[in-house]
Amino acid sequence: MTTEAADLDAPGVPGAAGTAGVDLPQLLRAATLRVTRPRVAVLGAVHAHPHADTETIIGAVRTELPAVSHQAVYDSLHALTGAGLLRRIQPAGSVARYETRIADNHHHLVCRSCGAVVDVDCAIGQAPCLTASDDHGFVIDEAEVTYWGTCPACTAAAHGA
Amino acid sequence: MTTEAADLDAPGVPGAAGTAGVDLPQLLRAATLRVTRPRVAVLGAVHAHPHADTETIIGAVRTELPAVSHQAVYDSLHALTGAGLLRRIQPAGSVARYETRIADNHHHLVCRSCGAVVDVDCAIGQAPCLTASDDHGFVIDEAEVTYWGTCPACTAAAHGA
DNA sequence: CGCCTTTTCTTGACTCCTTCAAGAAAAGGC
DNA sequence: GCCTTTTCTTGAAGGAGTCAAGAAAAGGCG
Repeated sequence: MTTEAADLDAPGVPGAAGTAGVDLPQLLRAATLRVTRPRVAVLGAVHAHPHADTETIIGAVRTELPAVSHQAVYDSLHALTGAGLLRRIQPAGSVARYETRIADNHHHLVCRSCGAVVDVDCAIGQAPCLTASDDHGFVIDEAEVTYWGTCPACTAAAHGA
Repeated sequence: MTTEAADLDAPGVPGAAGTAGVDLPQLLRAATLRVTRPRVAVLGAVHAHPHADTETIIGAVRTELPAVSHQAVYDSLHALTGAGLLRRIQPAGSVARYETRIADNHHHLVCRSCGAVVDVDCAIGQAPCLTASDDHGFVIDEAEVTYWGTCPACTAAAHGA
């Protein structure tokens, strides 16, 4: 299996397309996670499709590994999320989505009409958004901001109708 | 049906227990919604159980109206939400929850461990939280802030273990 | 007060996302 | 190269929420 192991490491391999310059196996090793083809493909798919839902990720992974089960994708997403390599977001009324921008305190802008998600940098540095007016005794570790609205395409469509 | 209609209007009636002083039928009429017992009961249940999930609401409603179907509760929740009498929230990983505090720009503090939800007034007035650093062309109508952490009870349980 | 139209509720089935479980396969260390 | 641990495959199940058709109730009007 030496050949296959080499494939997993080699940058620029077909399976790593769309993640130019990012050494995915190294990311996995740095997180003390075993390097498997499903995990590399899942990580690459999320890098290539930010904010994608699980179905989209499964589809992207299967362009590289047609035989991967949906369960392997779910397991990989959980493992990667638990290790901090991915972040899971889930706007109300939506299925789970994943992204690779982590640890930079950015927020999300969601279209009520089509569900599109885009990143927004924190409006006011860091501190204000992360401080609640009254913590009710909770130990707060994150402040998540979701902006709701209508995206340009849906706004145009509504005006046209 | 005069007697029953009177029951719906009468304040202090058994069915209105737990909503002291709030004229629920009047709220419904003000929103141009028909006054039905399931709707009054649902509205009362959410008043009595802030942040309750649908299952809890169904249970509360059935203490007054044992025969109400879950579908009637779902329909009522949708109608009341659409009319602006209720607000639906759904923290990631949780089922839908409903509350009666509306139109006052408050936010939520959610326990990662037990899922408890408490209200938090907007930390910094209104404007800053409602303004994204870059709107990407979206028409933004709401900024929702969710603080994540651990509630006092779960913190104590973790330290004790 | 009673009829009629519109809206809402009941019943029952169904979809979708996600998780559970058991055994086969692969990764990584010695 | 072998062994242990972890991960993947296969197949099924769980639960929140939705859909559809007909019965029932609310509200307006005469």
